Amino acid sequence: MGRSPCCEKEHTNKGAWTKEEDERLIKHIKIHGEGCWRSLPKVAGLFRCGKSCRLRWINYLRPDLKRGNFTEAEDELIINLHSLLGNKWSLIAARLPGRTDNEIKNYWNTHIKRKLYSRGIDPQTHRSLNATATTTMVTTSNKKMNNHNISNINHDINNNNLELLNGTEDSNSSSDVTTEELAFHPHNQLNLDLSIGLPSNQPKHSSSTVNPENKRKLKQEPQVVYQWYNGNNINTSQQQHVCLCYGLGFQSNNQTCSCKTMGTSTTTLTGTTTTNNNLYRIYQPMSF
DNA sequence: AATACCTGCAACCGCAACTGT
DNA sequence: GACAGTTGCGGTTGCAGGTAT
Repeated sequence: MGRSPCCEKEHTNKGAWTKEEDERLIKHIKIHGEGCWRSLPKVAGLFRCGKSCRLRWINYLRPDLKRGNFTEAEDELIINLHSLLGNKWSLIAARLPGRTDNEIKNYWNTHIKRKLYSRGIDPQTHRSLNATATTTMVTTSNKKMNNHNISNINHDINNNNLELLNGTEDSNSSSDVTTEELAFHPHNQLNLDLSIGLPSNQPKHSSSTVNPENKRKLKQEPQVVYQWYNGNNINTSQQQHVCLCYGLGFQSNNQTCSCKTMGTSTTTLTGTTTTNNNLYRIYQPMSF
């Protein structure tokens, strides 16, 4: 039995939205709020697929959207986030208020890629184009040795940590492993963990004020956030670096990187170190 | 002026994840 | 646990407008 279609194709409009349709959608959401996208078109009197309504609202009609050109700072932030997260546009968009995943995706494909090429940087790997050309990529090995998917995101909201067990088959991901990196590690069962923590002063969601819809969203949405470091200490002062902690460990031990414990094991801002459990940690501070 | 080609972006599609029963 | 329904994500497409020939 195949999946049921998301809507009746025969009775739905497609293509560009008209002003009237936009107004109907805005009016409906103003009254009823977001959600129930499947039933929304019927209730709102729109001959559109629910998915189409959702997309239109999220990408173009939401009042909090920032229109206009991307700033240089936004460019750099996108590049940095992409080097971390790969093509996880929704995660990247979460760090750019007023920007949507679709907008960022398009901007990446049309502008930033070109910009990086002009800098001699491979937009997929974020390495120098020369290095990329001369380095043998062993993505197939990477695929085999790591069955985790990026969806195995282990939320630890209480600890303000987000662990991305990065093993997606997405060739666009920035997690390609080079032969050098494999040689660096004595075992092939390499796992690449990326831990990104909440800013320590990030206001936490109050469960008492979360309605069921938002609660559901909270559960679903990976809260991509950063733990701000200033030297060894967690610090939320204005002089901030992003501490990107990659735990290159074994798949079997499921070890995750903890920024909190890292502070005690390193004395420098950059570099690599090993820990008790054969876990390699690389610190890549950046400033924006 | 007409046509071809290029570019940017809005929208669509298929799939995976999530939720409720 | 199985299944069906819903939502969200990322890749891709198609079209409008701009530019080159």
